[in-house]
Amino acid sequence: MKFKSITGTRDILPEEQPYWRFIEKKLYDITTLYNYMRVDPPIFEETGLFLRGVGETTDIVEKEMYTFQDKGGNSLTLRPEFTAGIMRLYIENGFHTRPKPVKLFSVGPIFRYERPQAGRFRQHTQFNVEALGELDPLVDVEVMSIAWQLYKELGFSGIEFQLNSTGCPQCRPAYISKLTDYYRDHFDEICKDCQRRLDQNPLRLLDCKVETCQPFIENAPIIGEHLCEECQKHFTALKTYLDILQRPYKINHKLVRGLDYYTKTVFEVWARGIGSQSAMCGGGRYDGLVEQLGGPPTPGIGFGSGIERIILSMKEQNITPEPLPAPKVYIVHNGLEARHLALNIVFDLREEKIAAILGFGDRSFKSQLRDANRQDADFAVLIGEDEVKNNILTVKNLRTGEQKSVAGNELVTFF
RNA sequence: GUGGGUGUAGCUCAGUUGGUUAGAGCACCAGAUUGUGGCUCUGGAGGUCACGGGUUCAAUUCCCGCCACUCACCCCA
Repeated sequence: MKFKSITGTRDILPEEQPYWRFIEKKLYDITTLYNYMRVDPPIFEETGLFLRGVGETTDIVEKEMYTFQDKGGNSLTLRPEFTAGIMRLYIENGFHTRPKPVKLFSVGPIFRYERPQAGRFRQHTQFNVEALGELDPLVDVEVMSIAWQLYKELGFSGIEFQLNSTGCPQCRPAYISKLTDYYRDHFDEICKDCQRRLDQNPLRLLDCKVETCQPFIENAPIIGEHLCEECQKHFTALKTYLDILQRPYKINHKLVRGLDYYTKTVFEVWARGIGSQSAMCGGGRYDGLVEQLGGPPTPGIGFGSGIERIILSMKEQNITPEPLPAPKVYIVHNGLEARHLALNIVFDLREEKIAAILGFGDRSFKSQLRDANRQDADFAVLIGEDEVKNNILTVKNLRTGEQKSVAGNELVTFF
């Protein structure tokens, strides 16, 4: 029987690891700079948490969750996003007693049962940031700036936010009824998907890609013109702060997000090279979510960024991460006594924190040296009969071809 | 869930207008005066031509099914 990786999952091979290390290092550095604390909720939670947190009518809940029953008969779900789990963590651990805002980040796998395609997988990895307990739009800018600085330091140019406000429970219902009234007048002219959206997810009407629907989108009522005073004020302040910091953004009236919990600010960062997907990062404010999950009223804002999409986009823009360090020394040996000596040497070097590889098997000098070259070692230490007899080692610089004799007890200090 | 494309060596791909030993490049292993890599040359190993069925004297090639991969829609990081 031959086993294969599951549809929509992939192996991260050594060749791709430099990207991961590079990105991980950057996001640890940046979250430290901004004073965000790492939390790691479990990968699975009670199914009900996501039903309530993400929204029962969202696509994620309706058709994309990896839900299963454990042996105790509980319905569990592999997390399809981070936020709900973080909210649970916040409530369960009494984080509302900590100084506000509570600033958190997480990194880890996310699972959604979708048809895989370019830039989309059933298991992907997200970098997730949340700031809880503060309504001030200054927090919105700070959270957005984490994404901004990350992408900048990774080497991206031309980063720009797509920005919108989707209102709040005060003003959104009125807007939605305006929008649906407008669309009902054109019901026979819009595409099938839009006819369905009209009932199930009206905001998404604005996101339709079908050619014939575009004119209706252009003429649809704009949410920005229907915000309540508080949302309007928040949005204006946010834009001012973004201007001050010179973070490029584009107001996108059509930007809506698929999860139910968003209020006020929503934003995305778009990238090329990720197939027909556009967002490398998506997030927004969710001021009612903690309360909805049984916690105290707590505003919050956050985003998720897909690491796989970042990597795809880096490749598309020819951004190369710094390479992982190559091994320094390769120990080539021939003969039983040489083998015993080599064994000691390789571990001595490693104890001194010098990266060393030992040739294995009964292979010729030639074969071992070829291996040393292939593994990109800087030096080869050659140990054969002569070296054993005289307790002198031959050290060859594999970059220059230069060769030197070094006394056995001086080897460690040689490097 | 829906639609298009593709499945031949570890990887990237040729190829067979149906014919019995299925090819290349890269990678791998070994050798080119016996203890010296990278370049070059020579040789070697490696494939149930995704899987199942059908047509045929004969199928990797044609037909059907199935699975997988892939791209796109829905939706999303």
